[in-house]
Amino acid sequence: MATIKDVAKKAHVSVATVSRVINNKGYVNEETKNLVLSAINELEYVPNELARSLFKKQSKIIGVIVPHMTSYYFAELLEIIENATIEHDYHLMVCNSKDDKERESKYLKVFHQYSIDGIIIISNTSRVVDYQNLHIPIITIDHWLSDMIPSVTSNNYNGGKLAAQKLVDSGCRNIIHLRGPSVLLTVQSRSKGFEQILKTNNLVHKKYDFDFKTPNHKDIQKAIDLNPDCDGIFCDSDVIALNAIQCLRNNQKRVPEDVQVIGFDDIELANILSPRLTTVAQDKNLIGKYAVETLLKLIAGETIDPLHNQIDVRLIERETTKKS
Amino acid sequence: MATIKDVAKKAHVSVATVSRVINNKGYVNEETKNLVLSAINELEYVPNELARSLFKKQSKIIGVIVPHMTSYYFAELLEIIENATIEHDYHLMVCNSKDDKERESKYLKVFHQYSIDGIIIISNTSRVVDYQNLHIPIITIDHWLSDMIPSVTSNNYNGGKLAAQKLVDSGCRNIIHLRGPSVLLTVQSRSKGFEQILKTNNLVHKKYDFDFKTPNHKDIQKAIDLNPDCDGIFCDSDVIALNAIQCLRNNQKRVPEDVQVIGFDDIELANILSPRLTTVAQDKNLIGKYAVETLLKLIAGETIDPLHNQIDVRLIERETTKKS
DNA sequence: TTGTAGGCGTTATCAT
DNA sequence: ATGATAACGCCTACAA
Repeated sequence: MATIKDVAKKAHVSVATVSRVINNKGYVNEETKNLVLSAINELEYVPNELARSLFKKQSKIIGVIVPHMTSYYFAELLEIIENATIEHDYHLMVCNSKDDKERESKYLKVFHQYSIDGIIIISNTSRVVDYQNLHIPIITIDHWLSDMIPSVTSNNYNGGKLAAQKLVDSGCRNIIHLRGPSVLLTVQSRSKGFEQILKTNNLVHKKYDFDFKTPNHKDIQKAIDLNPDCDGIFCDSDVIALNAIQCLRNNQKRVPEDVQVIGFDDIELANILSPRLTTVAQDKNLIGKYAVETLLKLIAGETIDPLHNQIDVRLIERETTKKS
Repeated sequence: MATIKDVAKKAHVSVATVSRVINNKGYVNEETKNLVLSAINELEYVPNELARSLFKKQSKIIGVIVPHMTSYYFAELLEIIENATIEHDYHLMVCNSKDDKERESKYLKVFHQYSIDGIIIISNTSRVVDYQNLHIPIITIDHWLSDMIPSVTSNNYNGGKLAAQKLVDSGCRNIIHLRGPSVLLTVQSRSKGFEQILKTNNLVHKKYDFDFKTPNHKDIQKAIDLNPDCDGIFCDSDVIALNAIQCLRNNQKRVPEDVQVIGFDDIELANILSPRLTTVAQDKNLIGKYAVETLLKLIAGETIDPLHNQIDVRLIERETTKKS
């Protein structure tokens, strides 16, 4: 718990000099520098970040608000963000909003209190005003807070198109879409892209909404039972797809022979469980890194262009669809 | 960005008085209190936590070190920890060690710099000295750093026993154990409990080590191929179990008719995918809450008893074992 | 009951 | 090239 004063005393210099050497700023003689350095070593001195932050009004902390952590998609995103953050000598304060506005407001206050330097929002609420009042750089993932607040998202529209095209190409004519919550922009985009392709192929389809992470199994079963002639299913998450496959099995339907299934996300298990899932993969790695790096630019006062970035998705064909 | 001074000025009192009302400390007249309160309201004043922390030498931040976030077990634990932390008006700095000692050391330094109040470690490395030099309260989950550092763990020994007993009771005689990394204490305990029961039943068994989270599918297949007569498998994680079931399917073995399978953890998917997994459930909720609350006691200077707490596990019988 | 003033550990501006 | 010193925003003796 040595302070800068202790170091100064030990090295027989002033605190100003010590400050200069630890920050590599201003002129300082090689000799005295070494003196200071060895004093730092002996005392195992580490600068107090709180004092620093207080003075500089920036904390080297980035706040992240996630709606939950127990879905693979968010967990992986969080991991990538943490990694990128550390690489730039920033640190992460993680907040789980549970999609609750109250909680989110509370966190914003906390961010303010700690002079958080920037915020990454992966939440779904939309307290634009609150955010703007904070005057803290923000970037959102998978969400459009306002025209002025930068965002990064998968190209969900294209994801929907890819899935539809694949289904159509491999012979499906009776298609249903097991969507995520359709209040979400991401879900809406996927839907639009999906419909777009079906429409140009003169196909209609039914759609049902579910939770991404813990879809109600019985409701999925119902949706599938209601469409006995269905030969193709597009699911807005791999977990929904995994569930759907179970339901199809219950109905003695074979995948992909009778019904083809496409998921979304490409979670780890999608490539392990049998049949291995055909899915629209989101480039979480790129999204996470981009979010952090863009936020850092924002913090540094740089301007972002484009303000709203779309990351390519790609269709990974595995065992739940036929070759087309 | 109003400061305590601004509030003082607006309320025509001194900063000391303002400080007293925001901290509910010392004598302060009702009237002046109200004056201050309304000034606070008008200015939307929020105390600067950094300044506070600097003075008090405690930051209301808890640091968590996890080996990774993308396994369901850790993700859920993290979520529970975050929740408990917030409830006590603390906040979470999350650090992903990736089981790398260098990274972990770096984080410890960071914790020091931010005057972190306490640390929760869910990591596997064992830099006991480093930790003790920090003089920051610590609790570990699933790990025994030293006799003196409190810990909380599932009763893995009992988990192993429960699994073995179930397998034996439902008729298995040719059992294998697909373990996690056997360097881990948790894995060792499970192994011991498991062996204990098998031994009293005069059964021998083979065991193989895998990664909990991303076990090598081919190696699991090999282990299973090597034991064609196997009729019971205990897996140290649900993901391993899910993999094993795929491998058994590849070999035209029926679960549970030909081979019974028991997992560990009880992840969400275990209850969704078919066949629904029989598994040893860890009480993550209790573990997470206990960790936070115990750490808070430690921070408050209370003593912990017992220093090393074991949380009960329970066997959840579902569809991958027979009725016994 | 309230106000003054010093200090928490840093940084940065001025002198020297 | 180095050293005083005044902030940063808050808290708490101590005085009044």
